[in-house]
Amino acid sequence: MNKYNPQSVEAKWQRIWEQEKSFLATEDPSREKFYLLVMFPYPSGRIHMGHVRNYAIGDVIARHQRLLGRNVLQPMGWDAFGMPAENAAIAQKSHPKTWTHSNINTMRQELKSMGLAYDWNREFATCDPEYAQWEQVLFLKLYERGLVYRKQSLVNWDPVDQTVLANEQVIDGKGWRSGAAVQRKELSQWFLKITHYADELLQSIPTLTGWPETVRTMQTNWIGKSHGVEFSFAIQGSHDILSVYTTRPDTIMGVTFCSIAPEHPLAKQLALANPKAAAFILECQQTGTSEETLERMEKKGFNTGWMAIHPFTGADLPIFIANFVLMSYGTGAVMAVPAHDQRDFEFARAHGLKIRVVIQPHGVTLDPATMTEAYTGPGILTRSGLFDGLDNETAKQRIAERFAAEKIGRVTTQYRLRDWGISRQRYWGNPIPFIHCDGCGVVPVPVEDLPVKLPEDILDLLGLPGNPLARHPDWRNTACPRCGQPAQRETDTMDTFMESSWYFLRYCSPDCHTAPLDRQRVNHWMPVDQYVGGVEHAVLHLLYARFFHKALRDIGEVNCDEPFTRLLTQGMVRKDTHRCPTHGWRYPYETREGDGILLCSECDFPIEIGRNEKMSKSKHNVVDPNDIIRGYGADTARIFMLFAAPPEQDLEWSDTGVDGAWRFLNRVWRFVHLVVARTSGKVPVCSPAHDEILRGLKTKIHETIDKVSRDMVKFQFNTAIAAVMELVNAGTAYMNQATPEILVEEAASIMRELAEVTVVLLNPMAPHMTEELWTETLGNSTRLSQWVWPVVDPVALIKDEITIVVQVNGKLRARIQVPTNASAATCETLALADPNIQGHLTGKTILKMVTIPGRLINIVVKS
RNA sequence: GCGAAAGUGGCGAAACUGGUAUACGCGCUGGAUUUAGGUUCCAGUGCCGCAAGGUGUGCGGGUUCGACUCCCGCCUUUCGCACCA
Repeated sequence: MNKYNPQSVEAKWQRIWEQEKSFLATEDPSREKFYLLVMFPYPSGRIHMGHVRNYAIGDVIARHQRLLGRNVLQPMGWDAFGMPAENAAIAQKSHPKTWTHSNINTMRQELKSMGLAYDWNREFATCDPEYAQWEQVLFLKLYERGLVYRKQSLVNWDPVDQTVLANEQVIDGKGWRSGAAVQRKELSQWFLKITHYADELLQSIPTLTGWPETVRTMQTNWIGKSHGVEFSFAIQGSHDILSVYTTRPDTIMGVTFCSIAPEHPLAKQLALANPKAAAFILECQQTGTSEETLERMEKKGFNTGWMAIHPFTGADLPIFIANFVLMSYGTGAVMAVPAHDQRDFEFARAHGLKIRVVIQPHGVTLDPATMTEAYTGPGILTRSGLFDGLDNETAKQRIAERFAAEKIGRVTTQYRLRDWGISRQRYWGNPIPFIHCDGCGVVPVPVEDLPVKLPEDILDLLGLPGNPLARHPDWRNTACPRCGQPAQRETDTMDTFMESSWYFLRYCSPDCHTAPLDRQRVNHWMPVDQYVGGVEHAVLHLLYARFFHKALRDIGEVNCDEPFTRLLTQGMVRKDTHRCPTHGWRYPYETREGDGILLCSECDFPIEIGRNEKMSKSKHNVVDPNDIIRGYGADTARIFMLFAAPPEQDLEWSDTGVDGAWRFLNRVWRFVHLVVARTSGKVPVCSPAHDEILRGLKTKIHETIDKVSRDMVKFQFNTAIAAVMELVNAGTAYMNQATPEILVEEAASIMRELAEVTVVLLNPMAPHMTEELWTETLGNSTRLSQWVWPVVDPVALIKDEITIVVQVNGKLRARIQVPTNASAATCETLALADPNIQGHLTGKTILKMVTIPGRLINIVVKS
């Protein structure tokens, strides 16, 4: 028997699949299509274990669907624009394009060594001039549609990356990539009107039934729809009015003051005349997005001296500039109800303002003098004139109606979602195709002039402060397409999330050179049936892509409403960490064994074994996939990752677990070879005893097919593999106890079936080895990758006898064998006759018997 | 603070709709094979106990003939959001 050699077997099959074009996808109306997509990688250098897990999961699903007869499309490409390339270019003094393409070449080879069933003919990188060109075309189409606009706005400025960030890219007041504290800056920026789709993006979330609940909730919260009333206060002695938005119109009679944002026009107006106000506003802006935001910031305010007039009572309400009011939400001004809003409560306490209770909870009397926090729950209206006695939910409607009737307010809806700012002041991105002309203003580049290409000679300008494109000596100089006068190109490039918002569409017709998309082919493959990727994209990429898709639908590029029917978010790969008190994180090879404890190999200090953390170079706990693939083969790496944990869960890396996967594959290899060696030319001799064991094995084969088939559609690859292991163990046990003489003809056929089923069921997970066993060992002339998933034989599942459990007072006391079709009465008789059970019944009275057919009998007794 | 998910052997994890808790793998113990190491094969392995038996799914209650599973109250961990009026 030849030994399993993953290196040669894997290279061989990868070559054959490539030669035979096994995984190229073509549109075929006669077969059901299945579009499987795994989030494409950023070409950062080399693949890491997270990639391996990600692509292994996707590939199992794709290969399983192929075996089920679907016409599967599984493409791969590169999310190639972005800042790391630019930073690497600065460090290495080479062009970002060179760095990117070199990484792509490395990573492509690495992915190919995993044996992934990709249609490599569809590969592209988003920095390819053609992809960039079609993206510019789509961008201009969205512009024509009114979904693109430019405005002067306060932006999130990342001082390290020297660029603007979208709201979604600011995490805890810090840049998502650089981690630097984000500053506020006013700039002219390009925006995509994602808010135009806010309602549809929200409304269709319930239709995404194949998405994880967590992602749906996150998107719902991100869009943040709320219902309320917008109305205006008149201002004492002024023609100005103060417009506010509230979700609590029921507390209108509890308003004792008003607060406005530091950026509010009225605040700015006051700052012109009042230096103290100006100083306060400046103070707010400096601390606005800094780290202090993380702490519970003190409620600071500045009394403007102005008075708003209560619309119903005419009472005077002081207006404050307050540091906690956001200009970007609602109208940038709020009515303050300290009794029923915690922020207003704290502010009122700090500034000695009146607290007026207007909602009375059931059973308790709120006293403003003794309250320690605002009451925000439900209750009955009080001190609210003709609304007294209403419950607050009813009051919300009545008061809203009254606002409308008196024409001082209207019912409105607010979203937390802001428009998507896509301007980036970096070189390595797709240029925004616009031209600034002194005479004509901002003019789109005519489609026939596209693409706007990045200049090649940029190296000396990278790394200088600001936008390299703006510093380029002549790139931005051009003629206005409208008047022909000298004009300037837009130097901003697009956020790289633009590229990932439609790459899945381009995969459907990557060779279309006359338009962004070949609509017929796009509509054939779309929507993506199964999308696989990390949860970290739950709002960013997945929300942008949904929006972009809907916008493209409205300009006629695609038909379907949602791009991704089902979404699988896989967990991270983690590993334990080693830390030295003086040298910090250590790789295992940077430690040594001494007196039973681990020591730092540099300073001999004892190593602290940390808990599992996401694999990262900085924590010195990464494992290079190439080492694993070279040493054990891709099949072992795949089996380990699929077996160690279900896909959604974090996976804990374990070297001994990899050994386990390797041993399992070798066990399969030896088992199949043994079966083949011992099942050729057998003499038919039948023994009844054997007959029964063989029937059991036949049942086991089909139970396994059943179990694995059900697990695969639920993506429970770990239990699917466990079921195959059980089958192989049963087969091995039989082979070990059966001498060659008694391996009768019937046994030969069942063992062969067992071996073949094992190989097919394992194929999606371990494609190379199973393909080799299928043709070379089992002698099939077909390709396993073109074969069919096995079908359960219902007859094989039928058993003559089953084991049922007998409990006494819920405790397991015996197991009895009964005929499958035995009646409840027969089972009970057999149970009572069991000597063990009788022992537990002596001296006791049977109260009742609970019988679950085919499962158990519980005898309830009393002593 | 709010929201969500999760807590099961020494470890990774199983358990269908309330019905044998710990499948499968790792590790460990013993044995066989091997010159040896490794490999492979066999047996064992939740805890207490010689055994019968008892006990056991984060903690405390409850429902039920029967609870990892359902209900109530806590604790812990992870993730997401965090002044959104």
